[in-house]
Amino acid sequence: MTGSPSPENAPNRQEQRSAQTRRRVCAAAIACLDERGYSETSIQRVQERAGVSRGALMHQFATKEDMIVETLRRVLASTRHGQGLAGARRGGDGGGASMERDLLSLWSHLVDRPEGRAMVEILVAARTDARLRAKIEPLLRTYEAEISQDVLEIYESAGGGDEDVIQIWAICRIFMRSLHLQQRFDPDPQAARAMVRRFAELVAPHLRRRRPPPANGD
Amino acid sequence: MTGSPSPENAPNRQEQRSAQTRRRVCAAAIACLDERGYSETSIQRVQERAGVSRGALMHQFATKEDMIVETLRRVLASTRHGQGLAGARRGGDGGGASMERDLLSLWSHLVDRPEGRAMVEILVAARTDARLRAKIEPLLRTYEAEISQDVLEIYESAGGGDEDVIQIWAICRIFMRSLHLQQRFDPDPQAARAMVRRFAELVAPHLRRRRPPPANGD
DNA sequence: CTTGAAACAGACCGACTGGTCTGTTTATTA
DNA sequence: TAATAAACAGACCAGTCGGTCTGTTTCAAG
Repeated sequence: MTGSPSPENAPNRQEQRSAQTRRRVCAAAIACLDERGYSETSIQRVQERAGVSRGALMHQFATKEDMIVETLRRVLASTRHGQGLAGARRGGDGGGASMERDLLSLWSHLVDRPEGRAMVEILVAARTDARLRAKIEPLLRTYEAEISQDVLEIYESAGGGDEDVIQIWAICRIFMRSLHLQQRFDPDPQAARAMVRRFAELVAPHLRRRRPPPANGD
Repeated sequence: MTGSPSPENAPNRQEQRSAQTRRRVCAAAIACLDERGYSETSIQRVQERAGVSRGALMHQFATKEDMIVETLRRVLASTRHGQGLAGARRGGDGGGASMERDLLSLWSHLVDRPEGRAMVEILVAARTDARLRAKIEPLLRTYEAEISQDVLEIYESAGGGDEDVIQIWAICRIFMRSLHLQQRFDPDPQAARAMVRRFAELVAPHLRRRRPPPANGD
């Protein structure tokens, strides 16, 4: 009908198709990693779940490794920009209880999610797969550097310097990562949250906010 | 020569052969899980590494699952009876520094070992494999109950009751488990130990020994 | 339109998987 | 000793894996 194509559509229809395929594939990969684990996340299963042909998938990702790496890249990006520390920023009172909220928020909005579980699957696979590890290492370095910067804007150490804040935060991440496993084997579904809460109590005295968080009704 | 067979050998040669085959297979499985990961721990690789024929392996373990379950059973048993908390018991001064030694000993003698890494591989696999999970769940329950009992003999909570001791110890185990991954991606090989040390400082104030440990030169 | 490349579709391949099955050897027992 | 079963050996199987390859469709540019 209208003879004028929208200025955005004209020059990049192919790019958009590629982008959508890649998006679908990575989303399917995340779900598959979460539900089936790394080794059961086969190319075939992912392409079926993504509603994409094998040819399309293999055109976008030459190897399974490439697919996994891009998936991890998206997980890390969403982890940072999504609810990230922004969720934690809306803490309560600036004291110890705030720290507890931050960690609980981190747990339920980031770690205890398909993306968080997918990430652990990739990390575990990379432990024994040197090729994959080499490919994801730079991603992880960048990610950790960014996270450290974010954390340093919010917290300071009660005793040591900035390095101590980073180390303590690393301890928090490491702890929460493997809480998934415990959760799967624990009959009490609330046990994980309780564990996070107790853990927060151990850590809270060693970190404090640089400035009190903005007022907040929740 | 001697016409009298030793009283032990006569009645159970077959049992001994079986036992040796199972021992070899599980040892090979641990090494393979550690070095290759769960999905690359194929029956073929394990039997080659164990120096055992496929027929022998499949005769002792009807399925790969059975092999893995028995391997985990042995890992848990060695974890408990081996250096277990006995190593931790030989701590120093009964104060905070003792706790640090206990955790460092646990890390280097138990967790940061082929057996410890193999255990994590099995747990991760079981997260997304309901059949495997169902088979190892009772093992883990028993194991955790035993560990809890051991820990309660040594430590008491600074504030709460026995349940708090158990929960804190669970937090310690969960943390150390996924320290493997961090270690693989960290350029500094000493970073893991440093992290354990810092972690111990966070936890130490919340646990104290019931009785001072025996005197000890190391 | 024509042309060339990007995006996609799906048949196909050798390698390897967990598991089965048919023998053969070794140990136990009557 | 003969007989029975346990332990072992290894060929074999259907199914799946990651990856390749040959077409076909869709798009961008002349």
